[in-house]
Amino acid sequence: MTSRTLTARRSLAVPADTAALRILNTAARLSDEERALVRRLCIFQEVINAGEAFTSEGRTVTPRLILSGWACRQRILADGQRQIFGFLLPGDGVGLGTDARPLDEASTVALTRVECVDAVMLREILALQDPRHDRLRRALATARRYEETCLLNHVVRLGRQSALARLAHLLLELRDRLQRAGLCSIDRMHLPLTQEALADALGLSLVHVSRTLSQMKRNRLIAMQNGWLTILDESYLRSACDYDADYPVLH
Amino acid sequence: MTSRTLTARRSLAVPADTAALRILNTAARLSDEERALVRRLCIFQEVINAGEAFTSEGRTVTPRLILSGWACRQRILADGQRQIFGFLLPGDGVGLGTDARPLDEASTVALTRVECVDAVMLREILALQDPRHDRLRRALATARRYEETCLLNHVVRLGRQSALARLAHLLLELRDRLQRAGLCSIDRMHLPLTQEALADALGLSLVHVSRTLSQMKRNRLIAMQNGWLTILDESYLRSACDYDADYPVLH
DNA sequence: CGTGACGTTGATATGATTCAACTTGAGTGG
DNA sequence: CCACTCAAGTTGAATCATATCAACGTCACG
Repeated sequence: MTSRTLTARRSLAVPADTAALRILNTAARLSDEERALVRRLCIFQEVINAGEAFTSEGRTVTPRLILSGWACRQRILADGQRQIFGFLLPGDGVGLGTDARPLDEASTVALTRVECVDAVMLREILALQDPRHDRLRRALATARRYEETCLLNHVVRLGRQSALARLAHLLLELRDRLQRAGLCSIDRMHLPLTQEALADALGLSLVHVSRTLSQMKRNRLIAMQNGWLTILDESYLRSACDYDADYPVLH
Repeated sequence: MTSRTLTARRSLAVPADTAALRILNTAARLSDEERALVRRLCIFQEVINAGEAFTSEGRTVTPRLILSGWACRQRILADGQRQIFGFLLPGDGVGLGTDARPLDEASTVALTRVECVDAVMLREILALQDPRHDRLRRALATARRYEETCLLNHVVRLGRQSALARLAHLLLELRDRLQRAGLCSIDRMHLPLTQEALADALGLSLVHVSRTLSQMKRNRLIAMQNGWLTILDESYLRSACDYDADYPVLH
């Protein structure tokens, strides 16, 4: 039915698991043992093609760590409209956490080809409450909290910001997240989102996203060429959208 | 500094603790022992006056169960605008849950006079993992999940619905929540929200909320008189906003 | 009797949507 | 290699939904 592929390859994916490790390590400094655990998990990689859902038939999301590619959580409304709740980037986890959360149950869909790792085993190992994995558990809790923070930011964008501010705020947030995963420099990032995806996330029409992006380019706030975004005037963008990087404090 | 009052009265508040118990019991049928535990907590009641925040000086929210009155979680933006993330009704809990969540950290403010119960002890008791309190823990987890579902619904309202649909959807959701707490009939509820609060929740201007409510009254969809809302045409409202009551399944 | 919070209403402005035409680039098959 | 198609993006014109500004009404309260 699905064209999902399950490959059992040795983790030649040296760069692939880096993003996940970097994010987790940023959230709470991991021990060597914990790093090794995460690396060992990367033996079983899966590929989900663009447009495919993350859910197995059984409804609940399989726990996964994303190694490369972008996905989103979304809901399709009765009239066919789509609302995107948030994006999943390399290094992000899905369906980890002991209890099933509605956000995880919202259908998760790959926006590009996504390489990921089955994390069922990770979830089970962490559920054992072994103190040697304390930092890893803490890191995942931090990541989960940050996810909720992003959802609140999303509400603010939708409720109280103009089209330009919404875009600026989202782009800066994505840049920060990629940077934390070690996947982009300060002003340049790969942005594989269609304008339609941006529109469905930001509660705007596709056409207006196009116009607003054009305007941002015209005013030399950003530049875009074949899927790459350059942030030209970060300080202006920040002030235009009241952006405040609020990654949870390490502890 | 604060005019918060700490009263130690015997739980003559027989009706007061009912809402909390009803909600929890809906989420997972409680044992007699668990019901007694919750009732015993109601000895120490607090009052928070309209406009006051729930946070103690120490930043983190004190765990509480709301017995009566309405509150909201909100963020004030740099330009003074307010975005409300959600409402807290009688029977709802705040800051329960073992880990501090960003939603709980968002400033929680009383919209009316709120009577509540300090639940620090409850949280500590539940952290002991005593199997006799399993159902109570499950009930709180369900409540927490429902809260996240409401937040996702809120995103959909803000992102993809018209002013009328936003209002209809929110009102139906509030009605369902109050009904679950045993606090309103099918078509009539106490609604102590100002139009400004509705506007700040729904991402609309105060003026437009007023207009849209007037329109709903004119078209005999709802009626309002001094803080009481009557739902006149529920089926129309439901279809107008694609409302789907999605309270988490009991298990 | 004033004062302030809340709500209503009209006139006008504006940001965003819709519809539709057109461009560009990548992929496909003859 | 060319013609075709399709997805993604761009642009203009008309329209619509909502915001803004401002005046006014009502009620509770000191």
